[in-house]
Amino acid sequence: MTLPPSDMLCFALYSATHAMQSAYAPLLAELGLTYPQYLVLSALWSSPGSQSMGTIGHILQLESSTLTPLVKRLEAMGLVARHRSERDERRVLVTLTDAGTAMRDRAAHVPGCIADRAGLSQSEIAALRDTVFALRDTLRRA
Amino acid sequence: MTLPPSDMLCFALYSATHAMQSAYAPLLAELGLTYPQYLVLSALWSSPGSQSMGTIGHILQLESSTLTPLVKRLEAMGLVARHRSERDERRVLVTLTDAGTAMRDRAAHVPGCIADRAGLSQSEIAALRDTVFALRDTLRRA
DNA sequence: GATTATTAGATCGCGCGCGATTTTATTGCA
DNA sequence: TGCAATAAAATCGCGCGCGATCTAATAATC
Repeated sequence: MTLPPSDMLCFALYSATHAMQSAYAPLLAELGLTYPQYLVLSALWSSPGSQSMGTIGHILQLESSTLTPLVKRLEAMGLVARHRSERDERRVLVTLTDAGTAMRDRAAHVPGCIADRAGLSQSEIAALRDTVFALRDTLRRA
Repeated sequence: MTLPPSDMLCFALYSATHAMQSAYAPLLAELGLTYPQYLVLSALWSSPGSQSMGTIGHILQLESSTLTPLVKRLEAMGLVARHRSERDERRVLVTLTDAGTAMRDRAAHVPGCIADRAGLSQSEIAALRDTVFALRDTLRRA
């Protein structure tokens, strides 16, 4: 029961993810961002105030071993600030700087550019997104 | 026009791909393989004889900078052999060793295990796979 | 209140994954 | 034939992404 890559759902997801990141790359490169960095900023833009490393990791499903250096790079770029929570000294809270907040407007055109390239209607995109999220959650739970 | 990750199709693909690799990881680890290594072997198992680095890269949509070290690791494990084409000395042909061929049987249970965990019917899997491949190809072409 | 268990991040090692560049071989063209 | 253009792999640098491990802080248990 061995299949060629062209028949494998996992490979479809794998190569589509890379194609998607290739589509984002030139747009984000103009802003000096990588795709994972853009995801972290998207999480921060979506909720007011600061968020802990743990919360961001939960949203993006990334381990601290991935997230810590990623956020440190954003900090080095001056887009976010990191500081210890006073209520719980274990937690590190991440806050957008002014430059990080301003980046939201500078990146505002990106989702539209990608949607155009995907060649799908809004409802098709939403349906596919929900199906893929459901598969992800089933795999994570099982 | 900024969305939270939970509303982004790209993030659905991104996190589902990682969830899929997490599902494969323990099964492949028993065989001493990583997921990309398994993909290369799947490509080789699906076609008799040897295949060039370029052909494998085309099938898996990977650059030579990714594929060369990956295949060298498979060679170091004794699963494949690499040799220059005689007709065209630029080409490197990759051939399964006996151990590489035998790995196909040892990994035969893997696709079924993943399909079970995905919780989708065969037709649902096929439909999603084709939709995702179509999206990928649109993104690559645009 | 002291000891143990749990939790949050950080660190380390390793394998991708790619863009940019380099090397070597083949092809095209005058 | 000779020389530029193209093509195939390999190499290098950098940023993920994770499992395993470590450290420090809080929570739980006695």
